[in-house]
Amino acid sequence: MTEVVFPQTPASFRIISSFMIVAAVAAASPPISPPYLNSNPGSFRDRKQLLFKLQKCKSIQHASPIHAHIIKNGNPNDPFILFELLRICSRCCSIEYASTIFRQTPDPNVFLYTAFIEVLVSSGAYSDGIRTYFQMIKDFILPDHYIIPLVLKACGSALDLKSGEQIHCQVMKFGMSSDRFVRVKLMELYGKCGEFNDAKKVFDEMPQRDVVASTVMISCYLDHGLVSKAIDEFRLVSTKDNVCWTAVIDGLVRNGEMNYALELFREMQMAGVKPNEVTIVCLLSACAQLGALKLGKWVHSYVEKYNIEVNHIVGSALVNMYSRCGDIDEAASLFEDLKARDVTTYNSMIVGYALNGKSIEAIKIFQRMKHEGVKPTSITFSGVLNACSHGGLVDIGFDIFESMETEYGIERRIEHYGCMVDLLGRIGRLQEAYDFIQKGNIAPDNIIWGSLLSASRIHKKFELGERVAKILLEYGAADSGTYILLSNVYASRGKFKEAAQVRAKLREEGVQKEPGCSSIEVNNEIHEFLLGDIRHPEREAIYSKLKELNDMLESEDYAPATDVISQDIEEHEKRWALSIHSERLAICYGLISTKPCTTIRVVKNLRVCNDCHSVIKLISKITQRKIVVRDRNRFHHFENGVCSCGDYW
DNA sequence: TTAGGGTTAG
Repeated sequence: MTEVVFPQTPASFRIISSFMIVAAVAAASPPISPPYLNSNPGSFRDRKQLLFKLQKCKSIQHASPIHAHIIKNGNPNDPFILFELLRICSRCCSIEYASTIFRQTPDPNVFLYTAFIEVLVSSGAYSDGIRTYFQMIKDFILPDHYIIPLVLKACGSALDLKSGEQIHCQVMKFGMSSDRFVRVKLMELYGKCGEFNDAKKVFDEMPQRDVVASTVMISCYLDHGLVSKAIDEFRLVSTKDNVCWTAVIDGLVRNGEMNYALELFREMQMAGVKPNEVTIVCLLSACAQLGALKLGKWVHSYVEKYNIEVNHIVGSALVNMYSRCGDIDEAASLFEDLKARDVTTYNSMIVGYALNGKSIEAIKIFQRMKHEGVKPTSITFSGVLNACSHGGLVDIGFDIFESMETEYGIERRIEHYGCMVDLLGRIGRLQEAYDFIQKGNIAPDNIIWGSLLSASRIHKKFELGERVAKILLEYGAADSGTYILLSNVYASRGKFKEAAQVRAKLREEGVQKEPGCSSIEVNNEIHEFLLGDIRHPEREAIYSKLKELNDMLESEDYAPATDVISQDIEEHEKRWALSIHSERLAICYGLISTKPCTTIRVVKNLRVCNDCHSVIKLISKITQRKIVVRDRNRFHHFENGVCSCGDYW
């Protein structure tokens, strides 16, 4: 290791010593000896060489011996050298090292302010970045075209509209309004703060629009759900590059416009624009949300064919796509083959196993992650506790729940408490679940109470169910799903009047009931079905198949669970109301439009009801088809009359 | 001699 020798001059000692400490600490591992220590100190050639070496540094460890050498032999306050050092800090998000350098710089110029603010902004310390900028103004240093966009970016990220507006005034005062970079960041600031009119005004006043500015404007709209405005703007862009295409595809996915996003991807290819890895991640996210396995596989083959780098983000997106499309074996095999794995990749795999009811596998991955020294996050625990819940693994679940704070120092959040309530509820330990909620350190929300309500209904503990229901109503925080559950609890006990009252309350309070919707991918297209949907072009064949199945179910000794229908209507009407649930229509379409023996995959936005669950089990037996249904909470793999969830979901 | 913009997973 380079020996650190402190200089003899007392006046320079204070500054140099603090640099030396930081440099020495950072240099501790691994030791790298600069090969130029014997060169002539302070010469022009030496300085140029130093700057060149610093520009190539990728870590503080590499830079600190050079820094130590500069302090010992050269001029430690050389602004060009300091600038390069701060740039390295920026690349490594090292605020501490950068702050020491900046604090000790006697009169930082605008370049050094820029470089230091860049370190702060790239590390997410936006407010510190903004404060530093205003300090610079206070010190009578004029801002330039570089520092303004940077600090505007900080204002946008911190949603600090007030500071942003102040800087906008300075932009006008200093005559920087025509700068493209400044304008783009002003738009971004206003867009992020929801001030579309101001963003649009800046955009419209641009002397020449370019693709970058248009992309920002489009993203502003899409971030706030203004899809048609975004598309209008997108159509006006004459030369769209892959970032612009990706931004609009991603925005459509985020706004739930999946088919539209896929349509635009096709259009992008027709236009001859090659997607990058960000485009791929957005597409995989769309496929995962849709449960579109074939399309997802196609995107995967595209990645392989065009050698798109499978970094840890693309890797996680692929694992996520396969597991959310119900092909957990492919997800696992891909996970094993990945070259780059980080906490996110592990999380995707754990959450995937949990969703697919593979509890033991999820726990094994969690243990492997620990063994490999990857630090878990809050999401890791949501996944692994969920897996414990799905597998009825109470003791392991409680051990992991306890270890979150004691072993990992991760705060337990409401979703983790929810998993524990679900875990106890699932195996029928309802009173314990109730006590757990009561004595917990968090305020339970409607999801937690809803989970207990659902468990009460499944285990036929109606008294507890009613007690929980009353708590939910008192809170006044029940969502539509909770109201439906509550209404179902009453209906199950034959209390139709109360069930009707709950539904009336739901309407009175204007709680929007999310309509049940199921989708199925056939021939690379997503077909959606609502309750009793008759919009599909092949509706006649679908309903004919439904009738045929209903007749076959009669001979299977099937008793419809009409108790889930809370309306006081005739029995045959209840039977009909159940048989036209969206998932059954989607399955019927799958049966008539796919080859015999192939797996049918359906995605539903809500939980599958009891009756559909029983019926789908029977359909899998009658038709000898594997049927995979992803509902709001998890996967159900139906095969030969049995479901992987063990009839608890 | 010092530098800069838009799109990513759970």
